[in-house]
Amino acid sequence: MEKTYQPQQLENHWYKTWEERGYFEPQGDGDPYCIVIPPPNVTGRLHMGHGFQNAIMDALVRYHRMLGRQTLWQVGTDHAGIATQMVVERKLNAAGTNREEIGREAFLDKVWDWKEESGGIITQQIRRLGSSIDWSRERFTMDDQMSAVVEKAFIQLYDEGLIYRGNRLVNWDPKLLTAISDLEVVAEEENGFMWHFRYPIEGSDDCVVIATTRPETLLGDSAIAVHPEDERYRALVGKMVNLPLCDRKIPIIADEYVDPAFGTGCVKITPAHDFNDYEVGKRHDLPVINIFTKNASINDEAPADYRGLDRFEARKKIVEDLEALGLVEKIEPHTLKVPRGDRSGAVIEPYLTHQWYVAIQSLADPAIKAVENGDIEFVPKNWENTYFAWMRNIQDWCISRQLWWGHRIPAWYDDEGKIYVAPTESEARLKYGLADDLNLQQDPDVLDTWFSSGLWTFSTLGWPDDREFFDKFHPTDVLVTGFDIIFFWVARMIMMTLKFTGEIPFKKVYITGLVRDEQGQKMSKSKGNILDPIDLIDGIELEELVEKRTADMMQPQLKQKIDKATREAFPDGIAGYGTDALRFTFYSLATTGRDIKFDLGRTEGFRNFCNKIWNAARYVLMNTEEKEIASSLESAKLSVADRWIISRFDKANVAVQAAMNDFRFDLASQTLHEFIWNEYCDWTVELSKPVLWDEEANPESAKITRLVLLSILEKSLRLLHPFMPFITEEIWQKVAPLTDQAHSSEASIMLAPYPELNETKDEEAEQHVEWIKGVIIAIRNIRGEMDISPAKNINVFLTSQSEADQLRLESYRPYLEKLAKLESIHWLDDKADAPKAATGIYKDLEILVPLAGLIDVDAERARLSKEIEKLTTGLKSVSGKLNNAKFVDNAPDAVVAKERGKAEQMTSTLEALKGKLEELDEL
RNA sequence: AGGCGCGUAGCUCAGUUGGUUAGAGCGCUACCUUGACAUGGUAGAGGUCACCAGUUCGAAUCUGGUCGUGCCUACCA
Repeated sequence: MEKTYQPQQLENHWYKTWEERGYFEPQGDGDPYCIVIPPPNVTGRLHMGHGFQNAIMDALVRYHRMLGRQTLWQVGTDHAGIATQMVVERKLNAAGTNREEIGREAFLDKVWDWKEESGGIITQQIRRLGSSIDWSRERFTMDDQMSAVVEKAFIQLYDEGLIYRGNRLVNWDPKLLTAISDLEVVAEEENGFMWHFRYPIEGSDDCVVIATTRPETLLGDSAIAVHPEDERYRALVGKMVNLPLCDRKIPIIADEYVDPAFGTGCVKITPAHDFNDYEVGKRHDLPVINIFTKNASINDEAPADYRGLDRFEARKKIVEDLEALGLVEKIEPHTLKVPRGDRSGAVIEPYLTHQWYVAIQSLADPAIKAVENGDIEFVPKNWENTYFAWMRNIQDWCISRQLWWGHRIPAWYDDEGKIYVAPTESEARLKYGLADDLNLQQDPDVLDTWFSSGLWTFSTLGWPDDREFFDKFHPTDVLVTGFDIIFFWVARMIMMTLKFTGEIPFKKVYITGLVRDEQGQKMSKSKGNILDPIDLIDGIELEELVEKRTADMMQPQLKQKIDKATREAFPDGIAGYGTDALRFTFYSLATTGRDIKFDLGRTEGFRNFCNKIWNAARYVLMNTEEKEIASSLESAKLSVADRWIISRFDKANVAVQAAMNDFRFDLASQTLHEFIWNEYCDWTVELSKPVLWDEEANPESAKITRLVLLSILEKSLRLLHPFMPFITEEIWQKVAPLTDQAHSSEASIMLAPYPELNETKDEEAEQHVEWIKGVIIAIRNIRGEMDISPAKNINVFLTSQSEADQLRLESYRPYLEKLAKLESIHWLDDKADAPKAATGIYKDLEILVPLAGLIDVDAERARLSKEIEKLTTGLKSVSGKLNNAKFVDNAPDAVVAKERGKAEQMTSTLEALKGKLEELDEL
């Protein structure tokens, strides 16, 4: 074995081996266990969220596989309609053409080409994470079989009247020229203005003053509204105003919607361009005047002067023109929330169009019940509130998109606009009994990507026709995803799956936090603070990292800032830490909070942990290969150290499995880290050295200690494997054949069973080893504090009233001598014979390190005083409790007894220390 | 405006149903290359658990409030 752990050399090897040998496919005949992956964008790239979620899913999948469950991790990608179409359009633009020019069919060919070209990247990246995914079942939302399910779902919902075509305001992206759902709109605060305009009242010299943030919509105003109770304007209701610039009269109306306290208390109403105004318009039967084209330029409904202007140019001109007419009252700076498309960044317009909708209420009701009655459980549970809040106030779902890339809507129109819904044109004719010569045109639009994602769990498992996997693995066990798509995806999956299969899609939803950068900022390309999980695995040079973060940016002006910040955060680039260390970082950060500040320091720490395991394995192999090893763990021959680590392992195992059942990956990883490093590597390995290095003294002990070292290492590897798949496999392959475990014949650790739980505890061994540790630590403390060179072998005396202590000294002398680096250690029968010494106390035992030239009396005095001070503080708090009658009366007996014990121990230790201090003073 | 989180060591975070002298990792200080590992070892320093009040024999933990901070939802024309 290499002297240090080199992850790069073995990760690819093992992943390839596992995949080639089919180990990721469901094995055996245990109870099925299934996770479906949240489908990543087929042309996308891996980000930290994927890394995090994959780490969690793989731990669950490997754990349950080792528990003997028949385990399937179902994988696939989605077509990411808008995102993918945008990328291909940008490429076309760069080549001097566009999609309109080349036409729909040629464009789709280009998208498929792009999918072929870049589609494998993310799945290759996921492999680097070690995810034990059954790649033989990989799906894509645009596959024939998946598309057939989408079509079936649409047609069924339509036939049941749950999909309808509506003409209403939608969120319109004037850059992408498509409707988007309200979830795809992000409203951020931006600096703008509040314009106050005067509208002249007809038949009067007076004006009403309205306030607006969008002057250009004046062209579409249908009314002025005031609050019915507003005394200031009550007299004006029913009058008309002359709409400036438009040669149009509009009424002043009264409506509760108006907030008299805001602005001037008068609101212009533009039903075609504002969601609230649209509702007001409906109540008052106002005309809906659309003044925009699809790309948000002024259309022909507006006065000639403004036609053809872009909305922002029109805004400018309208303000200028009103200024010229003296109708501008004032202009104030104003921060407002501007709705932008999450993909395009364009300001979204409420826009009146025909779109397809899903009538959602009848789907939502059972989906709410499924969570209410506990069929589906969110982890952590509070996310259920978020889910309920949205579901109980749910709006019909606009599912059509004016894109070309996606599932085309299976609907045809005749020349009169009558709708026929069927999989193909000919089936439509058959279904609706239409004449062959009736002209039919298919709807040009496609479905929202989330419509197909909503069918994900059951469509990927073969529903409805190929039901073998569906019947076995559905409902799936756990969905692992981020809270940002609870509405987008989780809720819709629950609704759609219940509707079509009558089953829930999953029993549990584990909601992860969002991975943020070291400042707590959300990672995003535009902020330039993204980390690529692959770079953390392989490492990356600073220059390359800067280059990567500043390449093809949407906002090139930020380039310098990002450049600088990157150089500050990673002055030496990023070292490669390997997949296992990265994964372990994710587990350790997977706490119940919702923000995960990614800390590279922890990744480095876990890389070191890998190295620690690696070297412990080297130690064990060096001391066991070609050496005599006991054939079984006969308890009679086990040393106290052997028994101790066996007991500690069982305890760690119980804790890890309990944490897994609670989805507490942080606790699982912490337990593993502590057990392997502090108990196995620090103590067990060290305690084995006196035995193995002095083999002649007791060859039988050496043989069994070797077996214990091997067997605990082997079991620890299995315990750790779901979290660190690569290093555990590499080492296990070498270690398992040397043990007597029955499963050592398994070809891979990932197919070996998880260690069996054993709740019993070897109290006696634990007490004895605690004693050994206590004595060693006391001596080390004196060495450290007294500045005694570690190279110096020292003499130590032990003394106490307890015969047990004396017996222990005789039994464990070699441990003490080796681990505390002693020249000699003797029992003092009579305290009076004690030499002048530095003193440590373990329970009733005094540990004496003679002064004899080694120790500075003043230093010892200071050390004792510090100990005394510490103990005095502790004792004060404990005796405070015991002196309080109410505590003694009210607290449970066990608690009181515990405090009493503590107080006694502390008092006697304190007395001993004080005595020692006095002895020093007598010198 | 409503809802949900969070506030514990310089930093990133644990702390189960209230009962330790409040923990881990990283960082820091001192010493050490000893036959698995310097990606290491040993020892050590470092916290009025945001603040205030309450419940209790006992609060980091429960309740109410204050402050700070982050996110989500709905919105102010």
